[in-house]
Amino acid sequence: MSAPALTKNQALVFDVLEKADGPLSAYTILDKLRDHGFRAPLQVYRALEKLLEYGVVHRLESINSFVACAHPGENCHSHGIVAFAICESCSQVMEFHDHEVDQRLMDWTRSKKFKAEKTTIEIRGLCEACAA
Amino acid sequence: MSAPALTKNQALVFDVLEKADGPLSAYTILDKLRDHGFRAPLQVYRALEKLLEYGVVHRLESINSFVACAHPGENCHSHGIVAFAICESCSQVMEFHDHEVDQRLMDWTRSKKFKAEKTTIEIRGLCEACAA
DNA sequence: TCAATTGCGTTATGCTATAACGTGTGCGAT
DNA sequence: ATCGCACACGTTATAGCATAACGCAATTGA
Repeated sequence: MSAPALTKNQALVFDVLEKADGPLSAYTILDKLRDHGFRAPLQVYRALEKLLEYGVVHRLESINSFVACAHPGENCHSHGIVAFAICESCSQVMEFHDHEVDQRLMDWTRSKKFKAEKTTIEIRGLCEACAA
Repeated sequence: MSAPALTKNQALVFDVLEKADGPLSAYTILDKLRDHGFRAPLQVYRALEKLLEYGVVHRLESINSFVACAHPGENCHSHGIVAFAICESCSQVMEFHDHEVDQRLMDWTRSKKFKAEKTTIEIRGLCEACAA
């Protein structure tokens, strides 16, 4: 599932996300790309679908937004579960990985014979700067 | 933050969620309560807001749905982080708590001086029965 | 009694996401 | 070569999720 060359639309969407300093909603991305010919949400969603598949973009379920992966060049899917800390004030996102957490969750799923497909870990709160 | 007596609408919404065998969207709840006089989404959302606050209902961020807490009578907020395993086939939800996971995430947030307000852990996949 | 709070009902609106249709392009198999 | 297939793309329409803003009624406590 590594990333092949991106199509034009995929590259445009990825570029917007990479240059953004925080997560963006699909419609925000759409607005930013109107000058590049984007007219409809599907253009964004279809690109996002692929970018998510390639592991270069993450979806933040709790805020219906998307963010470029913090590991440019690498395939994030190989890092285990991805966790996010999302500042509700400045909307900065920190991405991290904790193998111990992965292990505990995998232990649980194995004990329940639950076949995990996609795991979401999102911590919402205030970053150091905003909490002060 | 323990639960005071529920108002009529809150009780109706909670009842629907408790009797359901899986998570429900706000609009599904609305449909189930039309016979009881519910007409608008806000009636559901306002009740849900309180039920979430009281800790007797959980919101599943990844599927925009709501589910009654698996610990009737107790205050779920005192159990630490709540995690969910959601079967994408039969939509059964398993709720669990893992102190070790809590600890690891808290260690991370403390090390980053991130003030966590609300943490989401949701595992989507197939339950034992559906994976067979 | 007055003010503040809380719940409720209604209308309208905004945000998020996908269905369904059709077009064009590249590419391998026959 | 051309047929068939897969895939990206564009467009319109619609479905699904959530809240803003208004007003009213009941409760409570100073």
